[in-house]
Amino acid sequence: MPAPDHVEGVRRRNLATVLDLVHHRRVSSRADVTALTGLNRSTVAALVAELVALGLLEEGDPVASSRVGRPSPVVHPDPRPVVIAVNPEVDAVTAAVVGLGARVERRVRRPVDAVPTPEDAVAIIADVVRELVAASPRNRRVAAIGLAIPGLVRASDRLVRWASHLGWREVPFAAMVEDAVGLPVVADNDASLGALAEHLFGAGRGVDDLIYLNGGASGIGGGAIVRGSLLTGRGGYAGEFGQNRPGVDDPHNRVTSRGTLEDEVSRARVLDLLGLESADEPQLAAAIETSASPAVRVEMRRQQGILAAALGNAVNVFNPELVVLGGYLATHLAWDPPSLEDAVRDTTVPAAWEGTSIVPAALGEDRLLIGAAELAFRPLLRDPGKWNP
Amino acid sequence: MPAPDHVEGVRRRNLATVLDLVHHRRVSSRADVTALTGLNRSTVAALVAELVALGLLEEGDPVASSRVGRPSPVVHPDPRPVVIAVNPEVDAVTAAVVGLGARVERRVRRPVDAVPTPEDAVAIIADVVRELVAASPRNRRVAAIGLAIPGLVRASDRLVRWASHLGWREVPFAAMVEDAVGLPVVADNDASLGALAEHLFGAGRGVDDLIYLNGGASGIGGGAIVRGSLLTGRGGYAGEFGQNRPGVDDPHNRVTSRGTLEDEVSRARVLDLLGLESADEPQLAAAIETSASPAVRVEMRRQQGILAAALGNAVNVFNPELVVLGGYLATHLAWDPPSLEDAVRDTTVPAAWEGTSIVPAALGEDRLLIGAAELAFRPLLRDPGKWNP
DNA sequence: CGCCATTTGTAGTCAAGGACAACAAATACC
DNA sequence: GGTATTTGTTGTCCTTGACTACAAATGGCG
Repeated sequence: MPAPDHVEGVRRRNLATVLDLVHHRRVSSRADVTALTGLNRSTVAALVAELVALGLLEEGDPVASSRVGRPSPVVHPDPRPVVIAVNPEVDAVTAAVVGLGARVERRVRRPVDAVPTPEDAVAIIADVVRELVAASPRNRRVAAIGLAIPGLVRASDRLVRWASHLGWREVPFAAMVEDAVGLPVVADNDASLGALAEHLFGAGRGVDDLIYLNGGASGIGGGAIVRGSLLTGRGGYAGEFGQNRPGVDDPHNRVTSRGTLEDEVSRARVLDLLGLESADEPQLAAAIETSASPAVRVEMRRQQGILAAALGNAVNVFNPELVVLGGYLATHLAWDPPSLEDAVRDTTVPAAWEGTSIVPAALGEDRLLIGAAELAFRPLLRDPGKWNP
Repeated sequence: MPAPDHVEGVRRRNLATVLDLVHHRRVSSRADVTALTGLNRSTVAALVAELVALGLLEEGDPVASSRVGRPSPVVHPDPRPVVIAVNPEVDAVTAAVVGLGARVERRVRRPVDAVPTPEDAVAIIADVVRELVAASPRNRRVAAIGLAIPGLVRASDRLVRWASHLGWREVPFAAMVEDAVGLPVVADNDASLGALAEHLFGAGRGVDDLIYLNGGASGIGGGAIVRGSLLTGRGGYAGEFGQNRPGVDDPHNRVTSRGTLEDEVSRARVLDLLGLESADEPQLAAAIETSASPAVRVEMRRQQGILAAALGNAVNVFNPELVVLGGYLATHLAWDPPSLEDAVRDTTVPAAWEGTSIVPAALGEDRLLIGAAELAFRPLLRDPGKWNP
């Protein structure tokens, strides 16, 4: 536990800091790096030079900045290091080549007829990876593969413990993909990766304490960012807000026997009331908006109360700066923002709530892929010196 | 936000690491420090020598260890640097001189007739501090004063936002004490400091992910340790588990209108059923144990279900290694441990629950003082080189 | 009792890495 | 065109931990 600290560690951390600035904060000039790190000009020059030599950054000619003084070279990520992010789901496997700076370079979606078995999914992924690599410029170097799994993933060995929607249980899926593809594979829960992505590149940029809840087809998942890093917990299973049982004001408002958040705040029930078979989020939002049915409004109001109670519990415990809602929960927020905020305020300690806002997620459908890419890039970002092109 | 890293920072961190080992883990020989840090022998020798010169550690003659090889000098905290920890409460102000290694050196309790105003409390504290300093050995150097406040404390400026039990609102209490005493003063919520103390010196030693809930006279407070450090949240108000509204299986089991954990799981209600005016925890536990009243058992069972729901929500979200219960909640745990565990298991994701245990707090009544002392020592522990004797 | 293996302390040297100072380069402003 | 300002570049210095060699202190064993 005590971090032994050697002189070389300073270089490693400083390289990581500089790469991080360019990758996450899209800092663009070397002078900005100097100002933001507080390091000496000459040191930054050496660090950037090393990262350029490693093939992780590129320096370009200064761009006219209309400021006094010698212009500083532009710094941006080298396009060559990439990862492949993959999200296996019940209806399709989606994958993308992602570069530094969350640049989604190439994206493919392979629909499947039936819910894939692990073996099916491995085969599809192996194929998709081959295709993506073949279609990418020759100079791309795939560092790793990142999997966003709709289920619980053990942090220690990336074992998929239980992915209810896919019906997978205790599947060493990451290891299977690794064997099939021959590249390092990392994996984590999809919602946790969504939280990470929103924190780094989305609605939560620059916010170091936030909670994220996403309403998807497979229920409600989430994640928390604490002091700028993802809350993992002991086994890596943290963030299961959807399985929580929030208090319900009026017993009649609880309509399921278990009373978990994801059972009560159910997208399917609203779709049902609207008489829709299926819809994507914009369609659903529009349908709710235009519907004249009182039953829909009553149901939305009921769900809102339960969602608010769950969010209130989370706010009391985390005192976050931001609550980010994605998918169906973003639709819920958009339906009546002030009312949801008021309902949350009613269930929180005033001090803990003050200064907290609730916002919709910003990254759309690339969110999970960006999160998975971040995970795959992590070893490189932590220790850029180890990168071998 | 990016941590600029200079060469001198290495020394600072290594000094902190060594001091931390002796302070928190009570490491006793220089050779152990070498082994645990992974640093070089000669480096550790230099670090320890510097800490000795600073008056923070003492080296003693080697003690017979019955092991082959040259014996290594014993290392222990220097008794001179101390802090004064203070816990103002409704019925008394408790304070203690605490040295490194959580050594409670001298402890005083000043009962008060009425709930103290901030001004009352400041006067008492000023007096108690004078007394403690006068009664301490001349060589003691008081680094700071740490306050454990039964209420919400803003992290940025230590303002007491709301201490319901004391009736204080928006009181700059830490600043008032600082003015009166002339020493640096730090402050935080009492339950958060309890969590910190249990993590470092109590039931949660060596556990980096835990949650702590305490049932006290003023309700239920708590805190979470995430990756080895206290979860503070944006403003410092995190950990308000007591204000959460857990789901209740059977509506009849909810007996209050708000339905918050601390209203439902109420010590007062059980005291009432037992026909007791007041009792300390051991007395209460004994009374519950020996009571033949079915009403008591029913009420305990009811409360247990609600406590379990709240703990289940927390376990789903934090996936902690340990749940530590203090005060009245420890009494609840002791009443029927397997039943409480079963009830929590029923409300959690199996993977998140697995490997989690629920244990009673270990530190008794010194807990808050040890936590407050830790807070007061923190600047010294973070940067021992700055210490000026 | 003496020798050896083992462990640890001690002293001196070395290498890594960031700070700093001095100078050069490139821009805006007047 | 001259000046102030900002930044890149180069060389030197300081801090710090690693490493090596040797000394010291212990237990084990013949």
